[in-house]
Amino acid sequence: MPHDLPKAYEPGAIEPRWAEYWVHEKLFHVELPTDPGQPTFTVTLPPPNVTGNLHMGHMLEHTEIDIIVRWKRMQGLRTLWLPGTDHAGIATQLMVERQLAAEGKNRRDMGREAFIARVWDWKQHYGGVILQQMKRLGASVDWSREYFTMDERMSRAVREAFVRLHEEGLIYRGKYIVNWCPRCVTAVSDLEVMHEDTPGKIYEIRYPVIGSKDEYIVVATTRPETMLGDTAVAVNSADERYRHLHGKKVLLPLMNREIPIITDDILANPEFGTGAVKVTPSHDPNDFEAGVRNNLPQIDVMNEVAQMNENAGPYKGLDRFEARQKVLEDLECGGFLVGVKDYVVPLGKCGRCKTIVEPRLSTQWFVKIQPLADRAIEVVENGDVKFVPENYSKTYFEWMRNIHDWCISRQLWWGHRIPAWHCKDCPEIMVARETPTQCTKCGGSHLEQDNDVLDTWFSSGLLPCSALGWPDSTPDLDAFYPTTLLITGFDILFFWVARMIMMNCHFMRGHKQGDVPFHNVYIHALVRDAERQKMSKTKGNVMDPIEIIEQYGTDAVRFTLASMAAPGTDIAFSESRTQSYRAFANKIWNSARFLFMNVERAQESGLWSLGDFRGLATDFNAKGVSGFKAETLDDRWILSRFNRVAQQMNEALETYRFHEAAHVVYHFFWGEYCDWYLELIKPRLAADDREQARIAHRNLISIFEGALRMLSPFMPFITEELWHAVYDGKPPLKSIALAAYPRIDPSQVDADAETEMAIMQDLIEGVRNIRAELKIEPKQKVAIEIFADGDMRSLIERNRGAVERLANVEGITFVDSSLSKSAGARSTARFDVRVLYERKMDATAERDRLSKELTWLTQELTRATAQLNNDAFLAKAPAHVVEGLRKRKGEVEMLVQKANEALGELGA
RNA sequence: GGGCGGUUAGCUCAGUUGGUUAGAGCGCCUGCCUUACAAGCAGGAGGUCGCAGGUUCGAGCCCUGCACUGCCCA
Repeated sequence: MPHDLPKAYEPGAIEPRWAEYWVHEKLFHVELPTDPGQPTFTVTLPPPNVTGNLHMGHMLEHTEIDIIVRWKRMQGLRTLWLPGTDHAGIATQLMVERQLAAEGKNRRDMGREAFIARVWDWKQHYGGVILQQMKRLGASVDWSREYFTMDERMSRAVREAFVRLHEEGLIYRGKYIVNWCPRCVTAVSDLEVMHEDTPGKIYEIRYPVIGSKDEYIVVATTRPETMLGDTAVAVNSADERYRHLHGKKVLLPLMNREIPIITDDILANPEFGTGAVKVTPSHDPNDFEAGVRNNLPQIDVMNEVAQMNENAGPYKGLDRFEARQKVLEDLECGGFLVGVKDYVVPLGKCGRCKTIVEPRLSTQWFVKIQPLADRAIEVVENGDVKFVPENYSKTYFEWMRNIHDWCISRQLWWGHRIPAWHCKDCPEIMVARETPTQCTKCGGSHLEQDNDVLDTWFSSGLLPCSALGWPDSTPDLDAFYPTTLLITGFDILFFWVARMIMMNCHFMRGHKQGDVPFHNVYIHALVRDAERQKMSKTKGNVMDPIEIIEQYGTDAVRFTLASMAAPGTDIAFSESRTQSYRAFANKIWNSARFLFMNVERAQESGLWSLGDFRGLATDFNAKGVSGFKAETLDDRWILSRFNRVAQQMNEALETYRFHEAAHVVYHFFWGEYCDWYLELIKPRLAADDREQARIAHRNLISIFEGALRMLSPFMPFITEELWHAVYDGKPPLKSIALAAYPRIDPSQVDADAETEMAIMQDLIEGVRNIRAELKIEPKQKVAIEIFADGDMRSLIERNRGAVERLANVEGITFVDSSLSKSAGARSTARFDVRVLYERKMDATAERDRLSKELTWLTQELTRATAQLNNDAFLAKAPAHVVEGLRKRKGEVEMLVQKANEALGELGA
């Protein structure tokens, strides 16, 4: 492989190539285990809607999953990331209906079959955009296992689940109040209703009491049009104001219907309003319950699109809001309207189309949820399923413990049709796995399948077991169930996560590896814009990840998201961060250019060949760095740092601290490897001593190659490209993604080297600082004097070259007395250093600097002294803290003295 | 109404069980095209950790109250 890399990193030139390579080579296809001992790691992709396009939320989710999955794979686990898409009932149907509307058609004219065929058509053409985009992003999923929730086998799972639940008495059909969207013309679940506090009015209406002159009961309502369906007025039995009216009736205004005054202590609260409430069993869930308790008739006054029906008398045909106006006018005319007040109404809107939902009495299918919820609570309580951040378990419990039966039928065409058949000859309804031909009750053959389809979440709730082959006992199910981890957003915690736990625990009960669908749930954050605003189409602040990627490269975008992904904190996506991570990629790129430049030179002179390099990439039991010979302080230091960083990476990823891992690897690569190690090793690469030069080359490559592996889960593209180059195009594995993730070798950690290196860095930075203040030309070499004790002296002696090179120094002299009084000097606790230069420092600036430092040091000294004189501190604080403070106090005392001397010299 | 979270540098955010000098990126200022990198290098400025109390030898971190702010549920 040619190593003449372009000077600037061009992600666009390499990313599509690798993305394609990974898919083409089936790199992430997982074979079934032959060795049952090998641990598996399985993640289900939250299936994107077929209707969707990739947005920043997906990008974050997929980045996080991919990082974890790549990391686990590199740790040698049998790692499966299972992709698929969701048929998304309402959303998809809407999409196709819109398309039809543009052609002047509608689904009712087409008929059900033709419409569904059309949706499939649409799905083939436009569906799965997100999965295509995921390929471009390099998501390391197993494409051979891709599913679609309407696939034949997934449909079979859905049907099986429905029938079983029905057999167990956990699915029932009945007429209840449900949330109804008059625009979508279907029931929607509680979760799909968005509550919004909206300024509105509350109307007070008086209902004349029959058989009593001038007596009224005043009721209040925010929805006056529903009074047309009132079948009672309720008061609290303890309410003295109405005691004399018990058993009497009122005349419902406008409808002139006599309705009873009933006592219902649940519905009527004496503290609230007049204490009397109208009861409309067909249009309010609480009234519905009251109606059942009190045997009231149910009068439905609206049709399926929320227009008034024949039960609404003269209001028939009006839309519900027109009817409201008309009812109010008529009440006013009749003198029934006694008050109108401002009121904040918690309006429920359809989550899909924002239409105000209508509580509607209708026949629907329900899941009796409590038995499923009980187990779902238990598995989180006992830790079989853990949430991160842990706080979400609280939210989960809260919802689970107040759960309502789940309305699973939808009046849509696109979805899993309910496997129930109605006999036309008798009232029998048959629920069956296979389409029945005969009524089991009357023997009739006029059967019609239920018109409704299932809530989309009913099928996705079966994931992951259904995606692994349930209800069959497949090898996949054996090998990969329960899955290990789920990474998803909090917005579908109830919709999906909770339901997966309930349904999987139910159907997988008794599974040899446990019933829960996954053991860990990591809830990721929301991606906001740079101003912390939620991204939304209406605000126009949505960012297209693909556009950003084209601009900065996938790796940079991934790294941006990872570096900001602190658990539990929303991400304010800022492009300036992405820019800086593109710069990071460029830095890596150029450090590679430097390396290859040297390697090529070495190859030409026969000193070294890339073919000789064999790292630890294929050894999953290896620790630390191989082929590394720590000759010098910088060798010992970088080796130690590499090992520590490897450990930090593994620890951070283990707890989903993506931001920390990103920061650690960034700092290591740029701030340590590039800024220091690379600079320090330069002379050794060109050393006359061929053996030394060879070692330097090998060390450099070893660290670089290891660092690539360390970084790879975050930046898979650039690391893949450079890793292949490191092996001269003949890598030991098809991909860095299959190589081993670095692990700490404690024997390669060298605390002394790290301390010594820190001192050398201090010294070099000190000299650079003085040079800057003396405004010495960067190219100008200077001589320095150093005052230090014997150990320090010998350390500096040994690393004299580093100081000379990195601080541009020529000539180091050791002196026997403090330099604090000298001009152009810096004092630290370990050494004084002085730059010999004729130009004077800016005395005023120097004085300012020193006074500031002195103030600060004096404060610290006062604090430290007070603490060390405090017996309680000495008695209670741990020894290492006391010892540390004592040592620090000594240093500060010395620094104070030196600063004072320097100030004195300046003539303060 | 119930519940959860946030408030740390100009901006966006870290800060793991309380412990010696609170960090990063961007932005800002100064100087450099130093043969890997100007998407770079070197140096620098910038914070009474929302406010008020409390616990503790010790608080950005624990407790109480307040202010502002975001989200979820009903």
